[in-house]
Amino acid sequence: MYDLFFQKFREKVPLSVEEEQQIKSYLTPKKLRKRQYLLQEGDICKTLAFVEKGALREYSVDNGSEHIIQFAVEGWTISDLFSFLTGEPAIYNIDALEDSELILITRTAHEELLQTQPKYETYNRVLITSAYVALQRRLTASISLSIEERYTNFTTMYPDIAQRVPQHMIASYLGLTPETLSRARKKMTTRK
Amino acid sequence: MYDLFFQKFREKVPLSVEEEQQIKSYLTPKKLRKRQYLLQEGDICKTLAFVEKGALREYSVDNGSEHIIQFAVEGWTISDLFSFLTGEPAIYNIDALEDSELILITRTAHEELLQTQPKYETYNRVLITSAYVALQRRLTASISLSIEERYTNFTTMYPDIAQRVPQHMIASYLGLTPETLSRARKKMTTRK
DNA sequence: CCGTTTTATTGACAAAAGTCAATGGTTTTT
DNA sequence: AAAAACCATTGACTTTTGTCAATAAAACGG
Repeated sequence: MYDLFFQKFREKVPLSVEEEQQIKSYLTPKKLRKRQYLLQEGDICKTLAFVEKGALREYSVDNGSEHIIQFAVEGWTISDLFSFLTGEPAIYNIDALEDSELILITRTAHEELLQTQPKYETYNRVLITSAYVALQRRLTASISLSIEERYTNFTTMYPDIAQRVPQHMIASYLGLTPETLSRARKKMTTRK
Repeated sequence: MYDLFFQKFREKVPLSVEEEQQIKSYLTPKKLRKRQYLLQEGDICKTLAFVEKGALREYSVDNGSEHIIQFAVEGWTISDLFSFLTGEPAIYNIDALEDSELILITRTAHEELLQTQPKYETYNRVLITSAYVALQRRLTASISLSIEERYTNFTTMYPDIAQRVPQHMIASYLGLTPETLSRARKKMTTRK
């Protein structure tokens, strides 16, 4: 159940068996059915969620239309970090796109681990740093690339997600309507 | 010269005088004239730069047009983090919008500090975490808000920057042409 | 100072993207 | 197996944004 979590952890920071056991004692497994919410806008985000299996999305809703800001598949962590850290109400929703298995870390667990387990802090720092870099690249893409480029960028970066997720959600992730993405794809195939 | 740096540091993580001295020994001051580059696309980004005084921008250029991805004024840190961490060539340029005074941390200094000074690691983690949260909010705004909302958002979030920086750079930061921003502003004032 | 450069605005027009509605093909549910 | 829900595509049309060009004001540098 915790295999992937510790595999990913060790890729970033090596761990002894004892350390692994100590950290494991802070983790909670959770299963989520397709379409179930992990978090709803307005609630306080109580946990970080690591995806052992399945796929989730994080999105905001603004007068009726959804804007996906992140996908998470196996090996990824998802949360409304701002809400998690500050205790303010979440501005995002998170729900499952497939039946999923998660590993949850509550805020108190997170804080105790930061205090008591230096390797957890290091892991956390490395994790958030690469998330930041990825997000910065994504923002650059969204500001400077054409729709076609953004789409190809996405499919080559995350071929896995591109296959598992309906196209209109990718459109939403890219900040487009489904129609516009459909037409962009058509243009791409007729020319290529 | 290092006042603001340690003030910001202590806001996040308290420091003893000795710790401050130890960290200080890893820092290098640098002055930059207006329009001077701190980093050019293609070069390796050698440092993190904390802004003690002045203002800088980070931007990418793609066939002729510039896209500003970040501003940094007093108290902010700026860098091409990906290039800094991996040693790959930078995809961004950084230059000074005003005469500026910076505090630089080289990659080796950064790594030694991470190893030897737990509080530096904590500071770093907290810093990058809030940078991540801010970036996520910005991305959400850029995907889900109208131009008017994005602009008001920016000016209320960073009134200081909005005043110091020419309008066409704000347009670039928001992913717009200067003309479009100018017209959006006009619409806002006539209605309000 | 005075000339040059930068900056913001505006107009006319073109291109890009969104909206609405319809269709046909899937998948899901019962 | 049939009905319902979901999904991708397409067409006609509207709205939004970009492009190019001109102008005037402001800032800057010698």
